[in-house]
Amino acid sequence: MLYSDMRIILQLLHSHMPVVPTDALKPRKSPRQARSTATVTAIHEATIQVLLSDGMARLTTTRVAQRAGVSVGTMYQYFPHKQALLYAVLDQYLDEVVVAIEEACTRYQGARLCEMSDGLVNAYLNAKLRYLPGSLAPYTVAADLDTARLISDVLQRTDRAIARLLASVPDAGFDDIAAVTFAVRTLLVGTVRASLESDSSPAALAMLRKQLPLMCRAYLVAASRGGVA
Amino acid sequence: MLYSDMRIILQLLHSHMPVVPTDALKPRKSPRQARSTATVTAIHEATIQVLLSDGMARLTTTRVAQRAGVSVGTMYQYFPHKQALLYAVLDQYLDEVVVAIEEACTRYQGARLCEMSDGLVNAYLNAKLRYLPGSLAPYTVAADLDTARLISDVLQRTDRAIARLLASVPDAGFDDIAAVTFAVRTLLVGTVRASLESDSSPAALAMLRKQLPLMCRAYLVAASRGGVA
DNA sequence: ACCTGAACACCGTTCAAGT
DNA sequence: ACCTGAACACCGTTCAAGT
Repeated sequence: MLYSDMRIILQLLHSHMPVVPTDALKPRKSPRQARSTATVTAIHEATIQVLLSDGMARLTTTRVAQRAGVSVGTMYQYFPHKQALLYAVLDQYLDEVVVAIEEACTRYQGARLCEMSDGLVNAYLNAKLRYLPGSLAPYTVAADLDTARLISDVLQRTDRAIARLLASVPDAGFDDIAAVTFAVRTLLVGTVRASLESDSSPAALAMLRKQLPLMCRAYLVAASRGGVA
Repeated sequence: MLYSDMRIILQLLHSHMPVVPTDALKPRKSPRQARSTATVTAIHEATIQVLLSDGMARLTTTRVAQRAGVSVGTMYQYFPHKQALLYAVLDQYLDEVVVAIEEACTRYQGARLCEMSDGLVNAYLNAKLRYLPGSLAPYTVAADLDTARLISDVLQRTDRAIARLLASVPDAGFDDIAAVTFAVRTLLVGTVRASLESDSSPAALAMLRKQLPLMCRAYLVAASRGGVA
């Protein structure tokens, strides 16, 4: 088959991709007693441990259960399937990052263009690298899940915060705030990921920390109506 | 290398993320007769078909073999494991994209900053979107493989082409070409991926096509020594 | 030289039986 | 309520037997 045929096939079968509806990824039932609450957190932490020590490819349900000190059956009482384990971990991680972005956007509300650009970039970099410097674990986890809804929620919150920040800049105005918001968010998320995946050495991180603020500032200045005052 | 050696290596590598050494991902043996050449291409194309019609999660070895019209045993004669199937598909796809970048870098050799920036960005966008507009298939494939070496090779070729292009710009100079090359490459790869993953609708693609050239140009102007002549 | 497909090992998931 | 772990279905991989 030629690659040119792939487009048609792709469009015809576009709806096949989501394997598991997002709703089904949440914990199966809420714990009602102290004992089971401890079980749930133990499973949650065991997932993180196995993920970091053994890697995504060797993360099996029995291994997580063993690490958590429970049987597989117990695990399935609270998490409907393996994906739910990972979903919970990713959910928590993404929330931390989004909160960091929202806080930065609030802190730099009304700040001048260059200052707020650097503040936003550094806040994102710090959040991404705080606990897992150079770790690709979140990306490998996300790749195995149907994260459409989760990611969509996260991006909506992020975009709302960034748009409000951009609108508050005193020394610049933007004709199309939605487009600039999209560009800035894509720039942050994309470059950090691409950078980490290609090379997560300290030297590469240093490059990223130096060049990304430059990229963001330069773009914002170029995109602002009539340049910076 | 004998396959029995690989199994030992696999078990020795028990403690780290890369599950399979990249060398082992290539086809197991070269076909010596016309019949088996046809078999290999049939398997290769069947992998693409199953990937696009059923998605990564439902791509099984038996399904690919069935689609290719051969038995599983035959498949394993040419591809040492499932990952090798996907590796071959990804390898071909990435090569197409890299060639497109290299061609663009040659074409815009000696062109002025803005012209060459736009040329490079558009060449990358066209290559990524030519056959699979908005498709995430390459990313989902890559996520399941140990692609360290493959990606490393691709990035090396890309960086060499971009660095040569940057050095040839007549109306601007760069103090640290390596850093700017890293930044431009990361910007291209990262933003396109992040954009596609968040929203692959025509509207989002249009935004990307408009904002990415702006980002790249603005960054290059800002990074050039003493500004554009 | 190339192909076949039953057999094996392993993993995700369930459920009857326990406290 | 909560937990257990043998049992089941499915998938990646192999190998003795075929042409």
